[in-house]
Amino acid sequence: MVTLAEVAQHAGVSASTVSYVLSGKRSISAGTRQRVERSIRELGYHPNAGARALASSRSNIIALMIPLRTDMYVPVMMEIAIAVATTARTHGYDVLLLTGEEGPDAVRRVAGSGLADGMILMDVELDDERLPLLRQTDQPAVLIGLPADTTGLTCVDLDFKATGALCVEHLAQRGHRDVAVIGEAPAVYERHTGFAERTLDGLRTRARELGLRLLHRPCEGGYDAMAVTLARILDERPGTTGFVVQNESAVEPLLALLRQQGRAVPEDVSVVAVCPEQVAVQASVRLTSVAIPAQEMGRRAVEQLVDKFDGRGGDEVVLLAPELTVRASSGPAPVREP
Amino acid sequence: MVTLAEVAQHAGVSASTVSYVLSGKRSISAGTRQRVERSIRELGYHPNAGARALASSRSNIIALMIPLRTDMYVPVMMEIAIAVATTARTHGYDVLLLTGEEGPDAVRRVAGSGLADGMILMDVELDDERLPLLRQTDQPAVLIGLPADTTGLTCVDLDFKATGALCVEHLAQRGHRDVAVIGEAPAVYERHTGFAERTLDGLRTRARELGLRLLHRPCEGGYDAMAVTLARILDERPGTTGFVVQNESAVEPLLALLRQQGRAVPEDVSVVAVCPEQVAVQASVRLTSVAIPAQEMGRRAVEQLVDKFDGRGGDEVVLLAPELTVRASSGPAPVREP
DNA sequence: GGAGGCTGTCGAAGCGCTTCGACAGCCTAT
DNA sequence: ATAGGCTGTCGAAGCGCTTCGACAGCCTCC
Repeated sequence: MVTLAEVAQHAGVSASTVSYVLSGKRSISAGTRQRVERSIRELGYHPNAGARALASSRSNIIALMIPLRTDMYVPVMMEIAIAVATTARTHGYDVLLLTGEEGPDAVRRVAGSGLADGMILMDVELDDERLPLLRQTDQPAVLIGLPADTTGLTCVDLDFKATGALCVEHLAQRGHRDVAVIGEAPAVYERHTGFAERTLDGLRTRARELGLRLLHRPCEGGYDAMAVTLARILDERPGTTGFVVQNESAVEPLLALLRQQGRAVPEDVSVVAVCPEQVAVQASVRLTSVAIPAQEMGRRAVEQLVDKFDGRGGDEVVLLAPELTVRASSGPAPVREP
Repeated sequence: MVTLAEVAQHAGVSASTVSYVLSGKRSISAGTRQRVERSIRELGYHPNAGARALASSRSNIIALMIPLRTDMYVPVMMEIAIAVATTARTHGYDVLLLTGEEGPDAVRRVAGSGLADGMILMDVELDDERLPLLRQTDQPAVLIGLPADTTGLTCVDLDFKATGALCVEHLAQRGHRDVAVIGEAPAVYERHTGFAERTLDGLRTRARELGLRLLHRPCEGGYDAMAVTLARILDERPGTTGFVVQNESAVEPLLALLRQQGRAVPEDVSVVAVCPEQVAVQASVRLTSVAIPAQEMGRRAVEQLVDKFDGRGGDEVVLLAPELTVRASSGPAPVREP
């Protein structure tokens, strides 16, 4: 293992000079710099991460806490995680992957050990038990998601309330009066995951304003669960012509079931989904949808965090504006039979 | 930030004693141990990761390289990643998330900087460019996947060749003579990803042995691509009654298309999938499938790596035996019209 | 009753890096 | 010509931990 000292000797300078060449924190003459850089290359030197962290109290690592449950919005999580990792690298950081399993203890451990310089939390609940700790340790952190109380916190998220409103508006504009919402799995609501409740809030508020009738039903993913849920909905509100689907693993089952029942999309019923772009495009009917900008969220979270490290920017809540893309799954409501 | 020295002072012992209490590398009297442990708790002490890494040359971190592309087998990747992270924690390790983006440089960087004690590589290609480096730096590593040349490497993977054979056998047993394979996207084969080719190998070899006619077609995920692929297959081999699907994002489209064309599953055609359990169960027809044991793979990879750290176990290739679960999507071949 | 062996604890020497203060040498302004 | 200010480099002091050798005290065994 090559050390700083060896590079210094090879280049005929002192260790501190090499360090300054690396960090750029003091001016170095062009000649010296070149000699040092050459030695670094020739010896294949890589600074030792531990020594660096110890001396500088900075690990250049960002911790990312992802939810343990793999039962929902997996592609979104993955996309965020990858965006976080790649963005972090462009800023010189690596990413430490923590699963929700440890819960609040992970926050304590990371903050206490200096393992990471800061953390990004995903899957934040409205009243998340990690938040008190976060505030108390004043560990730099960014949340992806929105808790009930955001004071002293930095958050990045899609504006799910506006997303809900947008879906309703789209259907209302096309003349739909009876809309059903296929929500996330019941467990998601029980955990008070912010995005689910905020979407619902947006849907309901706007539906009321526009005079639509709205029926919300949570739904596990998969074909069987969707079949049950759909049957119940159509039983209760036979006149339903608009669907808003939030659970991406319910999308394809819903389309299949509608087809099976002879309800054509978009002629008889319209479907609007809240899902990643890819799901919308690859579905059996190209879906009118509000995209979940997973990459953008991951990227922004890292940038906010890096800004904090550098003393720039304070606590802030960034809500990304939703965008609805019209595709083949939505159209005008069928003319009502008198 | 509480330090070892402070704990030592608080407990009235020397720093080294505290260190030995923590590591258990020397015997400590019960009384002393208790006093130290109490001080640790009371002061809320967490060892500093950097200092520890520097002094011991062990970071207690495992690097996990995941593929950058999010276009394929996402749930599998995610499940593996989470299994790796949780298993690693039970062994006292944290996981550093590296994306494929950096390529071989990441190997160099991690090995050179002592950032991680070892690494787990996913999405290994048959002739992966990271392998020479791995052998050369003799960084402890475990591959999830199987390259062409495994000398000096430790690998964990599903036995995809046996998987392919198993699928063919299942269909052959039920009297199917013409089988079509819906493969992964063309790009996957172009990159010479091991698992895709090995599955194909297994399929072909066994089909030849059993006298089946086998048609293999790569296929992008999604409905449109599947429609084109299916049309071509049925055009070329109208008598096809058995399908093996490897690309999980082609599963649901295939089922929808078959339904649409009036081909009943499993009465007219049988479908066998290679996919995670969850996909098989949630599909619109419960799928006969060979499960991809993602969790098991992640867990095993970590355990192999930890064994290496501790000087146990050498290079080894662990191939997990595939298991085929019969569900509702496969049955006897229809009686041929004379 | 002394040799020898354990057990439990301590002190000190680093691990490889960053960073602070010092200062040599030179340039500019008086 | 001299004071003062830059620039570029160096030496040394840690950062918080692990680990090695030393050794005090005690027990055991002939």
